[in-house]
Amino acid sequence: MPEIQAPRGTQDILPEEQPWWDYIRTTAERICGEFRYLPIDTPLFEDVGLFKRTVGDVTDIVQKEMYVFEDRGGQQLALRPEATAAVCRAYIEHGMHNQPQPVRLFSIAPMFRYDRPQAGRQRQFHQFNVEAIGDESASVDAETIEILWRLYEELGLTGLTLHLNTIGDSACRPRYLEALQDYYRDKLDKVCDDCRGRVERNPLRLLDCKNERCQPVIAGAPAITEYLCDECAEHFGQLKSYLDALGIPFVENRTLVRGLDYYTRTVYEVQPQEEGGQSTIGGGGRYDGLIEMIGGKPTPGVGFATGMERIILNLKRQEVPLPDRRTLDLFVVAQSAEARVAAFKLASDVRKAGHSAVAGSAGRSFKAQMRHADSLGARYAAIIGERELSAGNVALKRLEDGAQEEVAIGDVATKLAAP
RNA sequence: GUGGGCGUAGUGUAGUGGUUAACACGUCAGGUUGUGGCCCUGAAGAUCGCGGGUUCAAUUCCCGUCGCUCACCCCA
Repeated sequence: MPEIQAPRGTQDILPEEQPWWDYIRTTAERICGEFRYLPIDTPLFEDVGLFKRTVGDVTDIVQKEMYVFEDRGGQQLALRPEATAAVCRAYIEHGMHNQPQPVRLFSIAPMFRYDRPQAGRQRQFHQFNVEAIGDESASVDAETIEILWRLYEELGLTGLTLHLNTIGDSACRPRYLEALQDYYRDKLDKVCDDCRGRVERNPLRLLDCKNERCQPVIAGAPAITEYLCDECAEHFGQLKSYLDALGIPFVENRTLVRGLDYYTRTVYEVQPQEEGGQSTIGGGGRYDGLIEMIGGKPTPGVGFATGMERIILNLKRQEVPLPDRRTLDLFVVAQSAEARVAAFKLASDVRKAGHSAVAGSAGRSFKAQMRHADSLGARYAAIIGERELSAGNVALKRLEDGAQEEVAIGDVATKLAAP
């Protein structure tokens, strides 16, 4: 082990891993293009208040997972733990309410949370993030869910379940939370320590407690659906019919809540079949109050985030084949010292013609260069020796079957283009 | 933040309280005259994660620490 290594919970994404990233990125960008979502990048760090106000002061993300630091000017900053708040900040800051609504945005970017790393969870991780800001209709909720669903589908992931729920809004949720608290107050002896604290602090989270002993209590708890105001109930109903129309299957899950405070109405998560704690690969929902929390005019929004590393984990688990691999068209072998310059120049010319080419390293033997060509997986080897050099030719060898022919040095690029 | 498993060359592994820590893959070099894959030979490459302790002696035993990993938790 070297003395200095990558910080805990971070990783180098090596060349052999890159095709996975490339695959997801290009697929996501293509789909976003179809839906006319435009790319946006925001800073890696923000004023710490942005996240405290939106994500929520009592959430784990803010309380114990945020990378907070003070810069030399005394400003309290935080490495962003999630994307939505920052995108909304940018929406306000750049007056995007003057654009046609909703403003449709996406990004693929690293996030930071100080957490114990394990499978599918690291301290620096990457999210594909989609936001539609400025439209409260349920069709926009459905549209973002469709993007997420299309992504998984086109990547080739199977066996996914979309869990859907609504958590009401500021009109109806308080009434529900009261009912929930009342229900729990005389059952404090039957629930776990965490839940005892949650009753007063964050009652919604009572519903998704995983503790075994809390399950019977959760099962008997009042359902939000009984308390929704007409608008929220209608919104939820509309969303479901949009999803039905799109043929996107979902499971209503009334215990689904999310760990960020800014959500209103729609919340959802996507789970793969494989069991395990870190199973959620994507999730999102509506956040109609968020922009107001950070000083903007009341503006609705919806969006989701999906974890790049978790997608890759599942692609590998499901043995989804990657499209094509990176190839090398030509390896140029210089048989003699005199041929090196010509070989080097040939590689350069071939590249300018749009092919990939590598010139054999000077000082290596002929045989070593041939071996190198083979191990790099080159399609062709161009051999330049005394004879070829004086004739202005190369010996062009197709490595797959060994077929070889003399080709004028200027014709190599066109030969490579031919099948 | 809590608990379990692990930590030996670039990678995957073996091994032992006591001389030069083993094997495979990979890398590099060779296998004579201008040709890769297979095969053969050779070389380089490990302060046995780090620190402390026990011991005449520790890579091997103990403790701590860091890291990896799995679960809890949290979430993407």
